[in-house]
Amino acid sequence: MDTKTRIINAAERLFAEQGFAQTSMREITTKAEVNLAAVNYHFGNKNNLIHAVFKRYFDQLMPNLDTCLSAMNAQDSVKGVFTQFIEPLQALDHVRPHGCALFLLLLGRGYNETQGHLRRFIQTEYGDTLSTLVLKIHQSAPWLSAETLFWRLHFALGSVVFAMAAQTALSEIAEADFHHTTNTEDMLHTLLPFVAQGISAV
Amino acid sequence: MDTKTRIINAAERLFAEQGFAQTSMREITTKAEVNLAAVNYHFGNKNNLIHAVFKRYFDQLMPNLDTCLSAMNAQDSVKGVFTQFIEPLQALDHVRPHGCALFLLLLGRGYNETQGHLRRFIQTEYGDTLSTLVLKIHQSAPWLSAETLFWRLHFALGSVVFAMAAQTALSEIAEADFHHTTNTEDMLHTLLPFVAQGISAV
DNA sequence: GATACACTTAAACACGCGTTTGAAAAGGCC
DNA sequence: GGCCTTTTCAAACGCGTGTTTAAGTGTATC
Repeated sequence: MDTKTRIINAAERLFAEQGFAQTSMREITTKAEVNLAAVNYHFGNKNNLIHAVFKRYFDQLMPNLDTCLSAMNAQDSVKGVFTQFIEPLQALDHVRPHGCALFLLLLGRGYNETQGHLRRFIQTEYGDTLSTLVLKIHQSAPWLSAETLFWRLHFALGSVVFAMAAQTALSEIAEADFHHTTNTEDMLHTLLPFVAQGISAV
Repeated sequence: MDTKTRIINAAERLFAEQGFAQTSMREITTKAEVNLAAVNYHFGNKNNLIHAVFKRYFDQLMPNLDTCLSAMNAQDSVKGVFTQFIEPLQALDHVRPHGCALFLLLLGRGYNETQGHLRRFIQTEYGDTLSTLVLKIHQSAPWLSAETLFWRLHFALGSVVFAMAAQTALSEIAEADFHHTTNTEDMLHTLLPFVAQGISAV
């Protein structure tokens, strides 16, 4: 396999598990079985590597999200709208095994760790798609003010990324308590009613 | 002011703003205007300092939460139960200016960064109070399975800590878009219907 | 075979980190 | 004042970090 790909694959796993700052180049290159200097040769520096990790997912997700959004009708319910987001997300499993879970994990970490870099990157790069997304959701819950919707969408985002970040640990607890394993697909469907109802609240 | 207090005050601010790993002892001691070695003299090491930062809030919050929980009646609604949590949380502002916001921020960071240390610390130290809390919420939404409730509570926790972590940045955006500033108190009340409805979903 | 280019490699660099040290200073007590 | 304990201080230690360097390897192209 290509050296660049080997590095990205190793990096995304470690970033998702430990966070960006807590993952060293030596860890990455050891896991990828490449030389330490390879990251700087191929990506320039660590930040560019982080961007490359995200880019692979966004390039797959955003076009799918666009077609998904334009296929919606105005009378869809909030829950209906969110349900349609699940498929593009799960399609990320085609990028990489457990790609969906990895992406959501990285997203959560990125929001917390990168001091706003990621937020700005997403806004400038994919702002149009996201505006449409917000519009569609607003159409499904027209009784909400723009401000209320703004905050609730971020609450919703918080639910999913936090749950993802804690999933490994929580899954163990949940399994011990309820004797029932929870994978990413299960969790997205567990999340759905919570988010849909939360957003819909009058 | 006492050196130990000065250190904790400086540390909690920096931890909340930047995260634990991203905040160095040199930053802390510079801001606190004490010598670099003071942290190790008074707290032993960095991890103990982190615990000390949390302890100050938990020691205030948990007794209040206990009395708050025992004052509830069985027929309270989900929203009613969560509403009663707001007061003990906001009482943290008496510990420190903006104590409530700081505490929630730190909590969110702790869950993501401390590799489960914090979770275990909270569980072993305040597990009883938290069990009662879960019980009370379950009584207000008895139609939920224990497993569903478990996940939804973590989704709810995610909403609040993520929103807190992003509050500074989001407040700027929200202010620019809606010409309306949002402080912590406002946000808790904005959060309330979202969380209450999300938890209540059938 | 020589040249040019892409890539890999081991070693080193400069720097920031948490922590430790031993001496200096400050404070309480007889 | 003299003594003991507590606290502060500047300096250094050992280590891990991201990055750079310069030599080495492989592989096409002429």
